[in-house]
Amino acid sequence: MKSTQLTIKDIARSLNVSISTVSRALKDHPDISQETKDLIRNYAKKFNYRPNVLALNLRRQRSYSIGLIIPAIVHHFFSSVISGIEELAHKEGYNLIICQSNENQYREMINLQTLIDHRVDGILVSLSKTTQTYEHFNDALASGMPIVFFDRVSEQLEADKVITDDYEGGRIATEYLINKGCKNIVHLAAPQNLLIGRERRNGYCDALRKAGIEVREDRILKCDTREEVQTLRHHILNIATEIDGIFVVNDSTAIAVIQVLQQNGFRIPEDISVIGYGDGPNASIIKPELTTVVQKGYEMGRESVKLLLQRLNNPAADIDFQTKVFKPTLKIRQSA
Amino acid sequence: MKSTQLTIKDIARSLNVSISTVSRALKDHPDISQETKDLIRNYAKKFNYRPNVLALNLRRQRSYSIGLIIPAIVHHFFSSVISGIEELAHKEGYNLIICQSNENQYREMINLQTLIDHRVDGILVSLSKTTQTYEHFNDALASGMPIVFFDRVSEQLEADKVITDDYEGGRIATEYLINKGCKNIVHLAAPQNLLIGRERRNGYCDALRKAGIEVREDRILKCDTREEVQTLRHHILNIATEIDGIFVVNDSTAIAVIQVLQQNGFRIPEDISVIGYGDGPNASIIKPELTTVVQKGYEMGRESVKLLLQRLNNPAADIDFQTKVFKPTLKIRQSA
DNA sequence: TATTTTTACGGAAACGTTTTCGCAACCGTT
DNA sequence: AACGGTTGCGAAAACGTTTCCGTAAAAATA
Repeated sequence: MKSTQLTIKDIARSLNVSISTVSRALKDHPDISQETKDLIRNYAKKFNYRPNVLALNLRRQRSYSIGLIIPAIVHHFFSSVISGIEELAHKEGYNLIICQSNENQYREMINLQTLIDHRVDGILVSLSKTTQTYEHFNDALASGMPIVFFDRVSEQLEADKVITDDYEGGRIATEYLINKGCKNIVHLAAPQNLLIGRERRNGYCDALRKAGIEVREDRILKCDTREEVQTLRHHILNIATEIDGIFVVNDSTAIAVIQVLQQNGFRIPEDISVIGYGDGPNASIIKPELTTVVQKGYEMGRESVKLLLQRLNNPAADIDFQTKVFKPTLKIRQSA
Repeated sequence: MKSTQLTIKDIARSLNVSISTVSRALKDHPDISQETKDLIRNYAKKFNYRPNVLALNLRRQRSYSIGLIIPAIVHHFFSSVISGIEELAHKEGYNLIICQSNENQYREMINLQTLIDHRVDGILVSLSKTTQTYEHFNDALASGMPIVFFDRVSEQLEADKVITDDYEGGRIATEYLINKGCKNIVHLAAPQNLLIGRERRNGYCDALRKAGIEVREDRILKCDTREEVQTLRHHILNIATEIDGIFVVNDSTAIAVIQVLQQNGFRIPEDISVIGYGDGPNASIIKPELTTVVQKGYEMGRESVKLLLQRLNNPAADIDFQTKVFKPTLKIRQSA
């Protein structure tokens, strides 16, 4: 926009009225007569006046935008969350500033500072895998910045949260395997500093115990990416002969495992049943189609914005922190 | 941020210097003595002074942010583009405001206006499928807003562009099928108002002609989503017996086609070879693994930002519009 | 007619910066 | 002793709004 935009001041000068009159006319203030209003509004429309948001933001000391810190955009779950967030945020007149942490705590801290500097009205966060300390967020919260955490949250943070009941997810997946007759079930787990990692694991463990099956530490492997499946390839194949079920912490890892097993002559689900987590589009592409825990990204995104909006619209602020929990369900296909 | 932030004015008052001195000290202006600088900077650091970006933006009449209008976030190609954009933009000190058009021209126009209102420094756009007129963009361009179009572009827009050579993509895919011995090749095409739709189709047609194969209009179907595959299911199965190859405009549609064909007893690639477009993660999950044209989303995102930055850093602005073309390659797997 | 109330508008401060201009005080030269 | 240059800082305008306060004229009331 080189050709400098029309301002309220220009209109005032052209129409021989004061700046305040123009401002009020445009917002339909009762103090202005109908004819003056018409005059000004017609002029504004004719010359396509658009208020300068930069000035507005400074004036009202807020930006009408919300920030998002997300580990990585290129994962179906996260991109569907973003989609839900964008949808509702824009509808409510906020725009969205996106930062990705790339699973890096330092980047996450930079992102947070950037967003604060930009005076976003609120922030949505899903924690990075490497985040071990939470002071940065606690400081921001203490200073009054509304923050809603979603999916990857921490108990060390008192704030609004939107999660799926990951314990339940781990439990129903494992119970399903048990009911199918599996006795030796491996869990490929997320890092245990992540609450979702611990919860899913706990759900898995409790389901085993409840069924009277011993929980063996050597049946729980930290493995939550395709790459790690390759790294652990030999180990996985070694134990493959002794097991009959695997509960994997996400779909793409589950798919990688299935592929490795199939390449080595194991039949899914006849020899080994596999359950994933997420229910992304890949789940129905792999053969056998993947049985998996469904996680509603789009809805979680919307719900996060809703919670945030609730704070923004009630700056009175003594509402208790809320945690919105989505109940996971099992999408049964063929792999288990 | 309720507890109102420290300002330059506060510092000035506390230290008994003028506002201008504080401002200059913080930016290391030579007019200020070293001791005054130290005094002020230490104070600023101690009390964690952070410049108010809202005020800065108003002052410099720009927002140091770039806007993105994208048809949908939840597609692997687009989300990888976003990832590339975010990466470079943040590194260069810009932040990213994301709007999705949901393949809707009206939404696209609203998005554009929003971004202009926010005085973004530049805009990145991939056109929606339904966009038929381009005045909104041409107006913005005429007013001096730097815009870079990527992937989904139009010849009716004179601006910087980042594309893959889609004609070439269509050509190499089709030629590969021909070389494999296919004689009856169907093309599942994107909407023809999209340049990428026409280009891929033209590449397909020319490859056929060059091989002396007749181009038949009834062998070209508008079909570029999973849903459309279901709609056209019967038609596809009807012609399936007469054909031996399909060139599909994107991966997910290709995968849907493969699934439909397989369910009805056709063997891929023995009976019918299939080639997709995009090379997303799904391509190596489907069995047979999908042969497909690779499209580098992340790199295209980065390149778009580069082009935009080039404009922003040379507001002199008489650089000719550039079009950066990525050469597509064929990733050969099993489906063809 | 005199007084109060209402109507319709203008002036100016404020939001937090940057930057132009001006000006003392000091320095070194002649 | 007078002059020109430098050093170090402050005042104030500007960016485009909103809004508090004030006020003249018109209308309503007494």
